[in-house]
Amino acid sequence: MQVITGQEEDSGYTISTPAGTSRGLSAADWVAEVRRLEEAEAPRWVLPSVDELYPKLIDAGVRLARCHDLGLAEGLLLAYEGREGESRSLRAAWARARGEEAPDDGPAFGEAAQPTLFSPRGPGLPEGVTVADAARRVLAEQEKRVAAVAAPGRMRLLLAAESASALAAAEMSAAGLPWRADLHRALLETRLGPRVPSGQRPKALVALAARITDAFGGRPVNPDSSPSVIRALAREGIEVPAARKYLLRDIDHPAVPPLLEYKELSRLHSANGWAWLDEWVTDGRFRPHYVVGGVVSGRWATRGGGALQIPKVLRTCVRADPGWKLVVADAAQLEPRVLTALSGDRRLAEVSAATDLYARLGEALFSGGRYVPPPSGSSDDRSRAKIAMLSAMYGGTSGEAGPLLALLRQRFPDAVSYVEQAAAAGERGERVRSRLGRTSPAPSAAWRALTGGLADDEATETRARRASRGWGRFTRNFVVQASAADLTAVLLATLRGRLPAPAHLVFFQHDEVIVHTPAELAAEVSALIESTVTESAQLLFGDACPVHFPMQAIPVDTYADAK
DNA sequence: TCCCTCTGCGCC
DNA sequence: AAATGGCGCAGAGGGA
Repeated sequence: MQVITGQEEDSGYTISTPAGTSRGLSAADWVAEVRRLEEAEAPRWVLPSVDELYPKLIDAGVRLARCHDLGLAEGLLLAYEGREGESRSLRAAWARARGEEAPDDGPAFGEAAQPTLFSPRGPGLPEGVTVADAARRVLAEQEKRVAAVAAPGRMRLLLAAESASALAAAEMSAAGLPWRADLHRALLETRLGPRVPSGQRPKALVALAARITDAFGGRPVNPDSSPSVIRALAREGIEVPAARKYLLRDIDHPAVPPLLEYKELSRLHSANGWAWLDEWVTDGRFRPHYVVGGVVSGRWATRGGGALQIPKVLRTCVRADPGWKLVVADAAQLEPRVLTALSGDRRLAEVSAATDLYARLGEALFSGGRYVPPPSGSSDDRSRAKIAMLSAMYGGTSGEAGPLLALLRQRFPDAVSYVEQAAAAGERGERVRSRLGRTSPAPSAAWRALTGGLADDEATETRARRASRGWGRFTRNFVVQASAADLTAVLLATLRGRLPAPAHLVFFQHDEVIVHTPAELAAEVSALIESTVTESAQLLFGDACPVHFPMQAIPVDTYADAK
């Protein structure tokens, strides 16, 4: 059974089942009715926006098993159809479904993501049109549009996985990542000194700034200001184009060591200091807000808290509750494996049998001994193999990448030509798609103007060429990154339905999940994750796909122990 | 004062 | 000759 629910602009909530529609429900009545229906029938819920509605249900203790998120589906379908600039609001989708011109009332794809992309609020539906009516109409239209794509089965899988991912995201935000604020505070105090009011430099930073100034002969230098650092070095006869860490590292000057230490500690203070703790950690949990599909490639983004960049030094603060474990599972070298599966490169599939793909690839590429690395080149076969593969996926050509990529192309032509065709399509301004149908956006009008015409001078020609190559690098990477996002969406969707209660997902980041589980279930959870990734890959690439997708799940007490 | 861009760095 | 993809966030600094 299918049940539509949503929030009407001022008149409360609505629930529409085949038996009839209830409107104007209070929040409490709505929650009760959703709970009743979920327990009785576990229907497929159709929601304008999981992100907007589901947290309220979770707060009330209600979990939904299955749903269809109209807004996420609308975004994916619009992108597929090459209309990603159009609004994804319910009102706009409803208008389009009726063949009317849609109001331009929402953020376009790729623009700053608003908290809700598919809110029934904002410019609302016309008088007399209910959320249920509009949702039903949009859903029917979406089903038609799915049937019209080249591979409808894959698109259906994508929409289901994306919707379930949205449920998982809301559940993870609600549960939160176990975070020991006491350990975090102790770490800050050890490294920075006692807490200071915001806007002030902690003791350790004050001392380092003084050492930096001394090393520059007593003339004040602000280590927070790159122009100031660059000028100070120039006065010492050292020319640097920027004050970046990797540029400073090799400079022999007494100011450099304290400068590097300052940068590291200053980062800790400003990005994950006391203010961060105050804002993001409550009751021993870090609760970021995930934005499902917030990145054009389908990767997730987060809003606030920088959840996708938890620094390594702070992972020791991520600890399981007493009697519980964190099962940390990381898909090893996900993107090269996805490329292997996408391209059907059989020889690379053999390489993928190894858990350490790059090590095996190194053997495959260099065992003949014919490759002569340049003097300044990478140190060993494994790192050379990694550079070759990353260059294929990112379009890199600097340093050693060119010859290494040539070697990779020679040995694994199917895999390399797959990304090179995607790059060529991008250079022509065409769109590319992921395995399940996520579609790259069209390049901007400015890009078309620059690359489309005949250049009348060399400088323009060069700019056009550069823009074209740049977009090619984007589409080259898109096919891999977006297909990896397909795979992890299916993985999350499957996993959330299978975890043995009370084990639950608490974190997801690109190719990594963390499950918080009672210790006695940790082994079961680990095995479940490992088998689920294999199944998810089969759903994407077919049962006969020979590519191995290892996902080692490790039960630990602290995240820091996972690697 | 506010707003914007740039720089730099954390993560995958 | 060289050009690697995707993000979020904070602080500096410039312009309005």
